[in-house]
Amino acid sequence: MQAAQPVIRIEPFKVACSSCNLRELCLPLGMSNAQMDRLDDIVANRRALVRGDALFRAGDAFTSLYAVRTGFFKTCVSSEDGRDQVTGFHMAGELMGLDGIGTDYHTCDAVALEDSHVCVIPYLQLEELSRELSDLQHQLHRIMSREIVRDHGVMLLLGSMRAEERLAAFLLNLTQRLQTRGFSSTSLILRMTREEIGSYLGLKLETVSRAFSRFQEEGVLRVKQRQIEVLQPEALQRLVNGSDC
Amino acid sequence: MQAAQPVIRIEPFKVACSSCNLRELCLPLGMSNAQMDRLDDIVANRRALVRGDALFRAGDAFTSLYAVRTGFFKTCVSSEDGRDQVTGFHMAGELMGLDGIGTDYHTCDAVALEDSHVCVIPYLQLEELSRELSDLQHQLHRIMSREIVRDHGVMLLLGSMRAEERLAAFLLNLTQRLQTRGFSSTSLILRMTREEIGSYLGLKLETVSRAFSRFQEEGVLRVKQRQIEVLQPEALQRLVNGSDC
DNA sequence: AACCGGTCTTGATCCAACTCAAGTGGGTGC
DNA sequence: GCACCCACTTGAGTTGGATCAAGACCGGTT
Repeated sequence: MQAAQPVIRIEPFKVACSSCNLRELCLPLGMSNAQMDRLDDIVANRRALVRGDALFRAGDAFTSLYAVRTGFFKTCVSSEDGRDQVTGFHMAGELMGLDGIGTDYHTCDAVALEDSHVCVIPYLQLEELSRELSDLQHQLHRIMSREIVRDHGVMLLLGSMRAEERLAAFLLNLTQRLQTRGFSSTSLILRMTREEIGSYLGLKLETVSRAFSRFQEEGVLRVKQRQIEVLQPEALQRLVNGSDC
Repeated sequence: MQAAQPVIRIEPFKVACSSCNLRELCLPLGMSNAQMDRLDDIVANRRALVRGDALFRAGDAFTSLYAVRTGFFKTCVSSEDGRDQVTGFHMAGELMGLDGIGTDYHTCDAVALEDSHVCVIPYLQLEELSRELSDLQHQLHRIMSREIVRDHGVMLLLGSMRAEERLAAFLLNLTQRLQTRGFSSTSLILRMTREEIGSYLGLKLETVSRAFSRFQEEGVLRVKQRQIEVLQPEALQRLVNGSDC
């Protein structure tokens, strides 16, 4: 992705929070430059992952939160038996690892779906700093709260929507988040397999595939493998809003 | 809501955190008596609800968190169309209202399923105090994190379990939480309807009813309306662990 | 260029849960 | 004591998504 390989490969992508283009999406939101510098002091460490790498796994000791700088992740939980559930997809500016705070170890896996970079935020230092900086404290709380609200939305989806409605909601959510990050809201490349989408949506991969085909037949999407064009966003919206009732 | 009652009736059930029998389950966990007294200063207000009352509704301004002192609640979200999803059931010692932090208004309804009492915890004061008391800060974070982990567990349930497995997981969860509070782990009275259970589990009420009947036939439960006896907890556990695979 | 593995599509069949419908039981108010 | 309502149970028929299976596509490798 990034060419320019200088000799010192330690922090090839070190970027201060205050000059990071994600600061309005990420933990520093609402903080002054002076405050961001304090945050920068503790976010000294970055980590690069290649596709397929696990950032952490269920059972790993919890030490840090991670902010996605570039790339794309999934998080998934599994029960004792083989059951597996993708609990979320995470893109630039989003925080991962919140699951570990409650138990001091992680309860889910976080896996890079493409080559990625994350900022490592040592948790104890973050707690300490957020006692000093109320803006930081507040933003951390907001992020955790929004994660809870997001999860409630997924429950609603899993508990009460039919297959095509789920896929529509998923696509709308993705395009909205991409748009927030300055990407097109009508053209996107999926970073995950049909099976991973299915796991997230509580469906089998065949069902996801059929729903994609159906949307294509109806002219709602153009689907070419993982390349998706949204031709009729309103149609997706209508499905989610359950206009058929 | 609170209509200027006579002077005496303000705190009919005021109990200091430090002498509350729920302190080991609730926000004060891990705090010293002196710290709890500080918390008590801001948790000055209690609220009584009768069955069916809403503690808050989606859209209400967010001002406070609420700790259940006695009684039982459900929280539920609904989408623009009529879709409705119970996102959780809440009993003594549990915190409600975390959904409001991220947006300054509530995103779900909290409704009392029996006559209940809650402690009102003004949020801004809590944030302020938790900047001073790191134990309080940490406990608040743990509670939010556990809520996220709990939600992931529900997603796993909704995304990958079959009806009887869902009901088994639900019953085990309930009995475990009741046991933690000193109640029997084998005998319980459901405070919610079959429809509410179904909504939580992503099932229709008839399916819940059938699953109960089936468990009774198999000798796993004795079911008499909302009075449940768990005769074979291991059988429920086996179902959840998917021993049939 | 041919091969290979993983991913995706599509078809045919099956089944768990939904829907619709009828009937039961318990609690409440008159 | 009776009527009514709501919650629950149970049965019969339907269906959406799962399962099983075959084949297509695509990227990477030799």
